[in-house]
Amino acid sequence: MKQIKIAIIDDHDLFREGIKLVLGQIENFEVVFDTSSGFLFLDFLQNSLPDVVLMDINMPVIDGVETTQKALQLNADLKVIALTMFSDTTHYTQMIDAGIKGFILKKSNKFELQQAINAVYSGGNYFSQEIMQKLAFQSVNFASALNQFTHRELDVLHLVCKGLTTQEISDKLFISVKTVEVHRSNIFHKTDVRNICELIVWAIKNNYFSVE
Amino acid sequence: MKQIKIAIIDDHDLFREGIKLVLGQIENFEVVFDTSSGFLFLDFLQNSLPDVVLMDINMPVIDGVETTQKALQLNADLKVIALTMFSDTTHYTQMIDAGIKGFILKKSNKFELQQAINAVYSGGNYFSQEIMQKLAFQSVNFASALNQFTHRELDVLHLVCKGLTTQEISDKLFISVKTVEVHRSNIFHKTDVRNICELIVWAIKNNYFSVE
DNA sequence: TTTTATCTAAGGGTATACCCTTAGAAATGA
DNA sequence: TCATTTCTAAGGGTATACCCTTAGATAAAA
Repeated sequence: MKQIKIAIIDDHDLFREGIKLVLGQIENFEVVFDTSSGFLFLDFLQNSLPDVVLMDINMPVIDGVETTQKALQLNADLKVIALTMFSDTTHYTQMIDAGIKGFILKKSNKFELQQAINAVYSGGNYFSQEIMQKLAFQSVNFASALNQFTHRELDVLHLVCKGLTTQEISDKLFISVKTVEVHRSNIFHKTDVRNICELIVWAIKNNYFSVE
Repeated sequence: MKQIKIAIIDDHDLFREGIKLVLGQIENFEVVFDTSSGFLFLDFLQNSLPDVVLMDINMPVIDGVETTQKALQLNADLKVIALTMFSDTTHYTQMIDAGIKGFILKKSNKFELQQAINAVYSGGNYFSQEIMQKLAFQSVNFASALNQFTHRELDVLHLVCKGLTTQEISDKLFISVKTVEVHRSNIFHKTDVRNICELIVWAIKNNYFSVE
């Protein structure tokens, strides 16, 4: 039976060491590379080709999305499984766009991980139950609003969330205060919120804005 | 050399399995119990006494803070090290109040974990560098605000963040609109924000409010 | 006992948010 | 060519946010 060569990219040393040992226990799995840095992984790809890549999404300097995009530019056949700690919905679509083959939560167990690696290695996909549910749930009140915002509304929405007043937004976008009010009012109707406070919470919930 | 008996409480199965293997590699360390549930750990404590406890903070149902509090009620000598994945500042003070002996990030490495366990087992403390820095850094613009909120201000802050208007907050707390205004104004001065929008963002950033 | 902190509430003011309508200009698409 | 969408902007209104000050009641700490 052929060994499946696995690379792990995760900036959490303990988790990486742990998962390495977990995977080492499974026969025909072999961790050939592990690193905390997206850059070092891209270097590694210059000379090597792992069968499956486990990629943390939330990393400093160069995150999982960017690392995956660059890695797939180097080798389009690369099979990447995204790992995420909490149910971070922000990057789901980005990672899927980037071309990952699977998506599992770090709180999943050894067997799910094994299943995911085997599925992806065989040319399939693996998306964990929790994530599919979350995506499905989101699409109800999320996708309906998505694409409904005009460009200008998105501009205004973003500035509103940053705490700018109508006057400040008007100055920044070089449009009248009245125009800003119109955009804001249209956003209210589309999102079904009553005031800016609710809008900010809505925007954060629906990943139109991040406090980080 | 006496074996150090370690218990691990973490709802992330993969991480727990991994850390178990990591600790198993270190001589005189022995993982005697591991679970994803705070309740099951409290049950375990009825009949057993581990030397050191590794406790995840962010857990569903019963979190690390509550589990630690209840565990220390059962046995005040218990040595608990808190584990946190990201730099979650919310529960630092709560955990320290609860009586933990150490605090390390999950992204720290095997050696730091080993050091922490040995330090705590020998009756000392261990707080990782990153956390001390974070606490020190925060104390400039955060700890000054922390504990400066009065009970009523916290009530108002929470309702403001939920999008309630001054009138609605007044109705909910059975106080005058003018009183709510006073509290809100005091919060503004303490947090150095100009309006509710900035306050909401501030509250989320500083973990006084969560959109989840 | 005196001081301090907290909660309460008011008067009286300005600024901004929020809501309605109408409407022209420009671009897009049938 | 005509209809639709988007961006722009205004008039004119009410409601709410926001900012001062002052001040009584209460409870805890010095």
